[in-house]
Amino acid sequence: MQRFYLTTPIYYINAEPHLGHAYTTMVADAIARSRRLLGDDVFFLTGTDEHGQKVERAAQKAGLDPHVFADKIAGKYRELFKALNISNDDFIRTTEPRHIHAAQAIWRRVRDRGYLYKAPYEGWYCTVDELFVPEAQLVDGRCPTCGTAVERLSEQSYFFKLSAFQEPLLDLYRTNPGFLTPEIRRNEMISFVSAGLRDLSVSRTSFKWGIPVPDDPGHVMYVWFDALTNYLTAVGFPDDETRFQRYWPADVHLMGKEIVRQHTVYWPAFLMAAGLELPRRVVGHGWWLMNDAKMSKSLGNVVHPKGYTDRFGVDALRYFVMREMVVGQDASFTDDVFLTRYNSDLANDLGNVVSRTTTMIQRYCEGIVPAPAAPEPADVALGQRVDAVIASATAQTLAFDFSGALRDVWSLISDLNKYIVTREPWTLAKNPDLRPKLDATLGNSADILRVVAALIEPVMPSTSARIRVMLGIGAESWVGLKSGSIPAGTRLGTIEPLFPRMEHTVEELRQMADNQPINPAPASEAAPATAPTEVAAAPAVPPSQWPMDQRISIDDFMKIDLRVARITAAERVPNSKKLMKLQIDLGSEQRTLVAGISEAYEADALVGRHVAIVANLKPAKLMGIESNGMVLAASPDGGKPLLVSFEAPPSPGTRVR
RNA sequence: CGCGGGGUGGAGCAGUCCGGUAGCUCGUUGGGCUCAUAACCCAAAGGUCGGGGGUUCAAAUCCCCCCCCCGCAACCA
Repeated sequence: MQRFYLTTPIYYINAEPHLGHAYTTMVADAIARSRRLLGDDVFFLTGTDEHGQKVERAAQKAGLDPHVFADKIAGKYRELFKALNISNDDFIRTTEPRHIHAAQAIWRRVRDRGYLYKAPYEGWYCTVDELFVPEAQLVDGRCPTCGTAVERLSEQSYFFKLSAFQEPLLDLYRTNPGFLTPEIRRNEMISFVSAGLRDLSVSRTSFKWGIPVPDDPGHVMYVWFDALTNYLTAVGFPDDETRFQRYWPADVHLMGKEIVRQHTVYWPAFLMAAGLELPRRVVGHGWWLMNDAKMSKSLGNVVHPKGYTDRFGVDALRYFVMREMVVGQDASFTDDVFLTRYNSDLANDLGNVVSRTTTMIQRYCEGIVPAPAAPEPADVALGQRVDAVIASATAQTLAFDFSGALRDVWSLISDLNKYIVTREPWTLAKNPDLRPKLDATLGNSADILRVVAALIEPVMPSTSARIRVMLGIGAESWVGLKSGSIPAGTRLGTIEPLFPRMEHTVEELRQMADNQPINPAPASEAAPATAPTEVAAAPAVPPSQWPMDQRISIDDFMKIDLRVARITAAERVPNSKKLMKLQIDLGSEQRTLVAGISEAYEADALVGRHVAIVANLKPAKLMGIESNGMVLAASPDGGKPLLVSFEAPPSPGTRVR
């Protein structure tokens, strides 16, 4: 029996779970289930990452003790995973004593082996991403990735000698190409590491919500040092030697591509420094794009899994994401594609073929499943086909190509439909002499359904079980799975539609998805403790939906000094894609101003034009040019800006209201 | 020369590593069947595989050049 240790990342509890978290976990679950079907000794770990300044602050704002806050959000993840039928063997939380103990143990180990040192650290720190942002990358004093204002931090910090591991890491990638997949991520990491590694600051004194650094109580561990260690904690590090020996190193760390670096640079380096074995494989999957845009709260296009599982069942969601996304690539989640897949693959193909087969067995065979048989060459060929699909679908599943595996299974379903139509059991049933052929046909059909149930089990465990109940058979492993071996003479269970057709229009669907709370939260559950920053920032909120209490007064509006300006000169900013440098006439004064309109307008065509500008905006430097004001333009999503203009040219400097 | 991804019938994609009949799903049109969830089956229409050049008996696939689209960042005050 082979052991198989599989992890998802532990999810950071600053936000409520969405499709991204759900996806990673569903894929991991399918992997875990497939290994169990082979008889492996599987340990499947997921959990939550609960330390860090951001959590500390969010808890504060919610008026909660960080522990209570953490319990709450961790509970939401647990709930979601339960709803998604996730078969994890453990759910770790970084605030648990076992983890604090393990993180401190590995800290000591790394320290005692000489890979930690103390030094002053000063820099710009982004509390959202939990990292220092190099000065050069700041965007107007804001974090380039998340846009939050950074803070100046200066403190004593422990540093991890990451720089010592540049060559060992490159060796690892080169000698063990399977360590990181897909290949594109591997190439990225090779170039990242080749560019040089700087030592990593791994402790903080600026906040308290973290694991105390051993023997230096003023410091808490930097979140990644703390978080990554969870993979060791869960398998018994450092005290349970036997268990640790059994499961470490991990066979697969699965995650989204955004945290591949932490898992393939920091993590192996930490482990090398501690003298521990490295994980065997890191897999970075792609992102779900929502209507072709990255999911984000400010765009308001976050997919909440619950809406879909409630309406269509867990397995419909599991099927959709596994079928639609090739692990490693990005994929698009759209309601009409979801609906099409549901109706065509699940209702019309799988659901319907189960329905027609069982109905005929009920009607023509008194509900007793006949033995499979091969009276004709076509039956033999079909059996061979089934065995071929078993071979390819299981192989693809084990290679994490769920999409390919499902494609294969569905082609088998299609073959079964063809087989049934060719044999016409309803015609055979009219002639008692053809009874053996009828029995063979329905027996073979039932046998294929049995195989389908087995092959889809990792992805659709409850559908698999429901098919088996209908066929009156039990679960079976993948070991020795082959065609023609359905037990004869079993009695059908209750026949029920697996996936009723959904005739909802896409619009209805979208509404359902938007109004996410299907089961309103009980009153006892206080307001969700999400970070409160997202509320106002959203230009994507439909204007009609601005809550009254967030609307501004006329006085607020009057603070903005809008003026008519005449463009007197325009030139593109060299080396810039979007920026146009404009000289404008405001009547009483001339100004220089920079606008991001080069993609839509030619410089020459702008001269002489009258535009509306914000005249009392603080100056800002763009590509080294000081801009004194902002030109108003419509900014369609993904489209080019359109300048606001006037019916007739007003005189420059006129107030706009 | 910023990094990356992509351009294949109406839509979405596979095939590209390792050249050899251009494939899948949805959609469209026509037909068949009546066991089944108006499902299923068959057939048809529809592609100069972004463009040009090269290598080769043979190029969607390999090499060179170019064009276009999409993310991200630099720069949308």
